[in-house]
Amino acid sequence: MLLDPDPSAVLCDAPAVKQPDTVDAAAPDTPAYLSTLNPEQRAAVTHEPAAPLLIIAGAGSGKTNTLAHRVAHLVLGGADPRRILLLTFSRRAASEMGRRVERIVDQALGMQACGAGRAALTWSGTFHAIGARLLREYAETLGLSPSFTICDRGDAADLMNVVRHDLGLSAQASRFPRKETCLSIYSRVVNTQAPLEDVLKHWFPRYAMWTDALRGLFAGYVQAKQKQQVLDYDDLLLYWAQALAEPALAQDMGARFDHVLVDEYQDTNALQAAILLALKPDGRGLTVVGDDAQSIYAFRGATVRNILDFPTQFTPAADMVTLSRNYRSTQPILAAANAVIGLAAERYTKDLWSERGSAEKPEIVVVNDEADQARYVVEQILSRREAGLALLSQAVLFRAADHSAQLEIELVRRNIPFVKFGGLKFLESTHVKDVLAVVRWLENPRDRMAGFRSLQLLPGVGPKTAARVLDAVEIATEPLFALESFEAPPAAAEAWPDLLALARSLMAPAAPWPSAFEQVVAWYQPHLERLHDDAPARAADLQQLERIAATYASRERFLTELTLDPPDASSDESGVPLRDEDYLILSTIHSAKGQEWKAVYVLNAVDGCMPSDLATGTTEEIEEERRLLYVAMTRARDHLDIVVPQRFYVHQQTAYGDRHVYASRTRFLPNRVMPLFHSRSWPPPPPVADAPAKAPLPRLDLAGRMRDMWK
DNA sequence: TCTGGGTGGTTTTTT
DNA sequence: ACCACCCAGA
Repeated sequence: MLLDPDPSAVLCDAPAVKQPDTVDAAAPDTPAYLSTLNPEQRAAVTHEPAAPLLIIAGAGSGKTNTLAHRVAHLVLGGADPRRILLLTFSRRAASEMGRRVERIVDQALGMQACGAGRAALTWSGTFHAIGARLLREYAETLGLSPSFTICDRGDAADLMNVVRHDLGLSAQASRFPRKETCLSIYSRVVNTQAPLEDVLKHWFPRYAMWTDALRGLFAGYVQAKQKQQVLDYDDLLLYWAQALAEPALAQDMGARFDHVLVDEYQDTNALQAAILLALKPDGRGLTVVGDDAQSIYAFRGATVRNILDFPTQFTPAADMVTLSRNYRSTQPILAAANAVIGLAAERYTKDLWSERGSAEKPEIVVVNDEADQARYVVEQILSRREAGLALLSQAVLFRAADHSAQLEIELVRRNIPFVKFGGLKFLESTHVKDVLAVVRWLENPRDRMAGFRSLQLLPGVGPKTAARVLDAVEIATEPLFALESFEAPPAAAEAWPDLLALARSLMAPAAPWPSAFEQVVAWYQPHLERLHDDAPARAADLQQLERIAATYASRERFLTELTLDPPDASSDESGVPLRDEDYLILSTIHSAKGQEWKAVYVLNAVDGCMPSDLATGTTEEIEEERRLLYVAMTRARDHLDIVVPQRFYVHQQTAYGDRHVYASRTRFLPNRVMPLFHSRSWPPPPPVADAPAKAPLPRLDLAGRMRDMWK
């Protein structure tokens, strides 16, 4: 039997599959490494790669495990792991998959007593990461600079802002969309491959009047990026797809990979589907896995059509395998989750089933307000820990990152360590962005945004001076020379030489890494102290970043990979819990994708939070919110608590007082599904006991004492 | 040309 | 509560 050291491996807790399957009888030569799989999983794993394959994998159905086994099966059958392309949704998923494949292969080979090599997947990562890598490799052919930098969402928005400003769109009588909104519109157009008019009409109706202005803005944005040799996230897909539109290139790139496998296919967009089809037009060697019930990224342009239309894109049509047996949750949790998704307007996957019986129904807990919600969750977590459930096997999930604010306060107060996923990343904090901008600018002096930010760190340098410096750099053949011959304004004279020294050091060819990073941090230190009151805390962040930087082989890899794979937990930066410590997980539902815990708490299951007030514009949006609740519920193995606070304090206008609104249970949990839950309110009503009579307290003349203080 | 303060409009989820 | 814009003063 396989010894599985990974507690999260789905099959561990499925006693039924540990027994030899009856179907095995038909195939006595089934290799040992396939014996832990159920018949559907095995069908998916051993499916002949000649025809394309679609695996519809319900929540907790052993999807990752099945995909890993399929890759391992291919490798064991002689496929070259360097010619397998594995596209995942997140970097974390990619490395997890890589680990599992290696383990399965190693174990299988060990059993056959031939300790050959390992199955190191060289091409596994997100669409964006793989795109970046291929674009760099093909840069010459594509007319790109191989040293292009990748800008994250914040930088892209800043660049959009500059163009928006240059075009005079910021000073319009009627309000023009803000930079983030502009970028969202642009991104949606690119990722959905839809005309701007349609995107505006459907998703941003209030900005439809700006169609022409936006078109001009986007044209300027594209030009600005090209001039600076900068690609944004969308470009990584767009350039890749455009390159593949050229048959010779598609042929060349496609021929590098014998097998292409895609995870979380329900969350891919039109552009990603186009890339896939161009790489493998006949579908040979193509496998995609997904679950339409878990599609939660439509806001990013993902479309469930990709997975639905997949089979018919090929002739002959792709084969399909459905995994509907759930190994994760107890039957009552599954029944409730099925009921929730059963109310969806349309869906395609079957109900999940499980053999994990339990008498415990999921709970719906009604509490007074968010403060009580925090207290309830903490009480419950602690009592489960008392009962032997480590903090690490419990998680609190919520719709928006700030929904956990009250809970975080309570956790800190009670000294409970936690790590939060989702929400503001520390890469987005000012000081980290400052330092990274300097590193990026000195790596690619044409990166105007990075330069613009870096230069304005100097006292006495504002937008005008920064622009003049950047203009000089732009027309110069030798950027360093342009900097050295630039005459700094008197106000900046003091800080200028240090910047020059730093530039000289970092622009030198083969500047050593990571010491270059340390130099930047050292240079930044005085500016940090000048600009921020809380400099020590921020300096600690930078030290943490120094440590992270040291783990990358080169400056270029650091910049690329940090942008594509930012440290996502907010403990990564403060470095709080150590690896062997026990801590609680807080996570947005989006960031909880693909994970599971023994106990799950879902916060704010009220209309306005779920669905979010901001996502009730169209029925598609509301349906996506419903799937979000479904995803949250199906993360739970044994215990599921859904909390419904009744009152929300309005902290928007008046700073004082207790203006509040009453919320009602989310529309996704109507009365018809309530029998599947156990509902109660918390705290339980206090026993009505008469308070014992107290001795009267002495009266004090406080007012008199106050007056006496000044006598 | 840079910086700081006042005002009015917007507010999610992420590679 | 936060951000972007505008204007006044240095």
